[in-house]
Amino acid sequence: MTIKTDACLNCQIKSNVVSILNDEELCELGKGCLQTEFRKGELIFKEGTPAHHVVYIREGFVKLSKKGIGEKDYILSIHKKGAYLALNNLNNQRRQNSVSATAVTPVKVCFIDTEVFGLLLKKNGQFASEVIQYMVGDEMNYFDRLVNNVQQQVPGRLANSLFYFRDQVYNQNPFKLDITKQELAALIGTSRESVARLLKEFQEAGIIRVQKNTFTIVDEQKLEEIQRKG
Amino acid sequence: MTIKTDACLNCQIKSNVVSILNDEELCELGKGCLQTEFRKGELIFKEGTPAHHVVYIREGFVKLSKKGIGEKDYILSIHKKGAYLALNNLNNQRRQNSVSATAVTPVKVCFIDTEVFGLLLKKNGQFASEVIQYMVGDEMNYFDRLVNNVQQQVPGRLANSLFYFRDQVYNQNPFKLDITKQELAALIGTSRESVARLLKEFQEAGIIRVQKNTFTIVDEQKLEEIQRKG
DNA sequence: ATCTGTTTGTGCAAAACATCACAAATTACA
DNA sequence: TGTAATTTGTGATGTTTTGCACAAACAGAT
Repeated sequence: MTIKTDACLNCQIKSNVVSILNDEELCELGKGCLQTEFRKGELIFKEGTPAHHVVYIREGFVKLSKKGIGEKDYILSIHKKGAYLALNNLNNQRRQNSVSATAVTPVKVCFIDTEVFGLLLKKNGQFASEVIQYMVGDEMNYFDRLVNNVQQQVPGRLANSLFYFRDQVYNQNPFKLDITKQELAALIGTSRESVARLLKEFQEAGIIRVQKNTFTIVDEQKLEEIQRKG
Repeated sequence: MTIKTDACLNCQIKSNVVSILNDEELCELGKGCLQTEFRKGELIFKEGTPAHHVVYIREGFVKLSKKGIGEKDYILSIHKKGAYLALNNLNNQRRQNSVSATAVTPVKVCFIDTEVFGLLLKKNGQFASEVIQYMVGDEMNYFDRLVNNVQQQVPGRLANSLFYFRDQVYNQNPFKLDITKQELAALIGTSRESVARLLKEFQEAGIIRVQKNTFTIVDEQKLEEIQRKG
């Protein structure tokens, strides 16, 4: 974990959201902003700990997870460059991380002080509006996936997750999964054994190809079928 | 379904969120605001239809649901007086209801035009900030429940839902459930038969008492136990 | 009050999944 | 490069949960 302080003003990888801000406001944001790097596997923030920051991903992939029954983790989502994490820490009541964030690749993030961020929101409605846009977009992403995970069975969920990685996370078809199959199981809420068996089935049916951690969706039709049937 | 137009300015049941607005702004809001009443069982808005409104619940209980596999609905949540629904319609990209809302009791709501609402957000950062506060609070409510539903087994989920109704929805202990047991099953993502069987078990174990649609949590300890064990 | 459609309870068989155990493969790192 | 720790695959077994069928209870409307 390496720390680097830098003004947001000169930041070359600004998010869309903050592109609304003028120089003065960017300077303000910069005062409450801290650039940090994490190695693969490092914990960025932990569920339950006090939280004074919103996190912006500049580079890399991050998983969000939550402790469940019997120390078993559930993985909520994988986020990439351009995502804001821990926005719920903007809540004045309960400033406590509700999830854990872990780097699944080398990662660069900005920690942005919630005070500073909150003040900017109040001052600049345009900015706040952009943040709201971002939030509702993000929420919709989550929602369908979570709902599907509740009411579909394991094969359907696995199909979902494969499309999720292709379309939402990596945006490419043969994609290299940055998480282990065990974590994939935690993402769809099942056991690693079930994942192993199903992936084998899918391969034998010619639906996907798996080499090491590289996945290829071959027969999109059939995978959609599985998704629909649950 | 009855329609009543009224200025938000004189509204006696304003939400916390809009308490920030001054008279001028309230008038503006009023222009894009329409009061409507629904009878029990009536559809307020439907998943997939175009959406130009945010909905505020003035009175009554509303369920949000989503079509799943094979016409089976999944119920996301029950909302009450003071809640905002369909905030994700503030998204400029995809103005389409992502869920259906149905009155489970007689209900009074305001339909607020998203244009008007959106302009106020941009103009008034304080207001936008309140809305963000509301959104993150709401999100946290959802989240834990959804996650638990994914990774717990049916008894645990049922326990969750009982606490959910007592603590989040009705805020009283013997509470009268406004939804059928079938819908309860849809809320925890299981079959109505499983719900029937488990409720019987819980009663026989002296954990709850069920008379008609009135539930009483008797042995909180044991119910928590079940919740923890999954 | 009666009729009709919906909701609910329950037994049984079948399906879906988890868990355990252990071996093989892969990865991390000294 | 070699060694230890982690991850992965697979069979056998047991539990959980669903789905079907049918009867009883209930609610709403005329």
